[in-house]
Order: sequence, then structure tokens, then C-alpha cells
Amino acid sequence: MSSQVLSTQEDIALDAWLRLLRSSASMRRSLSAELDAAHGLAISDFEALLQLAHAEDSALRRVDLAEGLGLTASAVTRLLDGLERAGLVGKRTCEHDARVSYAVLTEDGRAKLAEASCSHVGAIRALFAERYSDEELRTLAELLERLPGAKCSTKE
Amino acid sequence: MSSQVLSTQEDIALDAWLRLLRSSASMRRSLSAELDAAHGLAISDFEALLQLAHAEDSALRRVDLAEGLGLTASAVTRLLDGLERAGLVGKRTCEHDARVSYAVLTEDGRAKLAEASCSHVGAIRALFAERYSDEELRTLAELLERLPGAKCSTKE
DNA sequence: CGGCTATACTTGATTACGCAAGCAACCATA
DNA sequence: TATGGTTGCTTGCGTAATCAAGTATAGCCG
Repeated sequence: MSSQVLSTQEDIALDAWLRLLRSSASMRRSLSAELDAAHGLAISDFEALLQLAHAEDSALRRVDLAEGLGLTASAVTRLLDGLERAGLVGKRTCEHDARVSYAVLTEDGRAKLAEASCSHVGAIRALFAERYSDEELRTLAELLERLPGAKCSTKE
Repeated sequence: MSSQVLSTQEDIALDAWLRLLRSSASMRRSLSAELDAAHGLAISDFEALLQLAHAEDSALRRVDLAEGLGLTASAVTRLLDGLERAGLVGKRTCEHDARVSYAVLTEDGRAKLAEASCSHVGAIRALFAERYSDEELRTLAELLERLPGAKCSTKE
């Protein structure tokens, strides 16, 4: 009794939160190791390329990329530094606003993405397919969508 | 068509994965800011104190704490450095194995945890309660438990 | 006993992020 | 046009994590 600081009553929210944290960290670690070993990309690199590939003209303002990735502007500056150095994305200036610079997917970038997509997305799909039925997966995706910051999708 | 690297067919697994990543990052950021502002603790600090409070004798080997927190041994060394400096945990040697050193919750640590639990766990509960019915929350927790690294719980 | 391997932990280097501050360009209003 | 506020982006710095390498103890097997 003396050791009970928190009530022992089931606290499902706390369990859900811990599982969310732990599983995302654990999956991020393993997927990241795989992706890096196979293609020399970090997870954020891959997702940036993916966002660009789905964007109009394969180009995005850095601000919008940050929004899409759930990162800050400064993180995107450094992320793109690396991708530009690797030749996977390029810069394009904006005619109407000299402040903005577009990040543009290069042909090399598109090729790299295609090459990495197969194994990476496959690994992601496998992780879920092993554990859930189609119905359960849809339920999970729907429930997760309601959480803060989760309004993201592969389409559009 | 030229811009489609990945199939546009619904890829629920990928959506679920992105939502998991984004929501955990977003929630971690906001909860962390709150917890730090109100009690000067990082999320990992809080969770370490919580694990200790639930442990036998309020003590854990560093290895086991690492396992419970989903961190590496070196991360735990540095985490405990801070908590020891703050007087919230202490060290205890092991009689039978000179390699191991137990991290022990101090009275100050227990008090700090009690103080922080109220608002922090409250915030967590609120985040979920706002979005889910009891039934949905149970479903979410159950689904998340199946993911890699999610085998964690507040009880035992 | 002596040597091997495994385990518990620490330490140094690196990384990925956030935040705060700064700069330059844009916009609105007077 | 001047001026004040906002937006897009970069830079400096701090932090929390990682990995790789190092130290010390344990325990086993010849």
C-alpha cells in the first residue's frame, strides 16, 4: 500500500499512451535501421521524398514540407541540406515571393524513392499485416487519426 | 501518372504507421512541455519514477529500468544522473553481484512523482477521453498492445 | 587455478530534433 | 512612401537519445 502512488485501478488511457510511445519508438528504430542499411536513408529522408513525390510538380515550400512531416522549419532546413548534398532534391526559387524556396525532387531522388519504397513500405505493411486483420487495421487507422498531430495521409 | 511512385490504392498500413509516428511525436512534445513547465521533469524522468514506484522495494537494476522504458543502458545512465543529482533517486549496491547497482526511489522522488502524477496523468487521460468512448479506448489499447515494443503496462 | 565469454554499467562521439533569435522579403495601412 | 507587423527560412545552442568502445565483475570450463 505504501508503494502505491497512483491508483491501481485500471488506467487504460495511461496504458494506451505508453504503448503508443513505446511501439512508435521501437518500430521507428527497427524500420530506420533497415532503411538506412539498405538504402542509406533515414526515415525522415524517406518521408520527405515521399511527400515531394506526391506533391504538385514534385515540389513543396519548405514550410509546407515541415507541416507535412510534423517537423519544425529548422529541422527541414537541415534535412534538406542532406538530401541536396546527396542530389536527391534541388532548390527552385519562387517567382512571386523571394522569401520562399521550393524543394524539388530530382530524377535521382525519384529513382531513390522508387528503389527504397519497395522494401520500406513492404516492411511497414508486413509489420501490420502480421498482427491485424484488414478490419482491425482499418479500425486502428481510424482511431489513430483522431489523435493530435495525426492528420496525415499518403493520399493528397 | 508520371508522379505516381507508390500505388494510389489505399495503403492503410502506411497511413496507420504515419499516424502513429506523428501523433506520438506531437503528443510527446505537448505533454513534455507541460510536465517540464509545471514540475521540471522530462517525460522520461516521469516514467522512470513511475517504474520505480511500481517496482518491488521501489528499486530496479538499471538494465531492467532500461528494458521497461524502452531505452538503452547508456540512456538510463544519463537519465539517472539527472534524477540522482536532483535527489529523486538514489543508488544501492547489490550484495551478490558487484556489477549491478540498483536505482532506488527516494522519499523526495516519491513526493515529486505524486505531485506530478496528478496533472500529467490527468492531461493524458484528458487527451484520450476527449476523443474516445470507454469502449473505443479499450479497443485502441488492445490493438496497440500487439505492436512491437508495446508490451508495457502501468500494472506490474 | 587461469583464461574466456557474458553481463552490468559508463564514457565519448555523434545525431536528430526543438527553441529562440535573427534576417530578409512581403503586406497593410497611414 | 515610411513604418509596423508577419512570414519563410537559416543559424546557434541545448538536450535526449543513439552507438561503439571501454572497464569491471561473474561464472564457467579446461
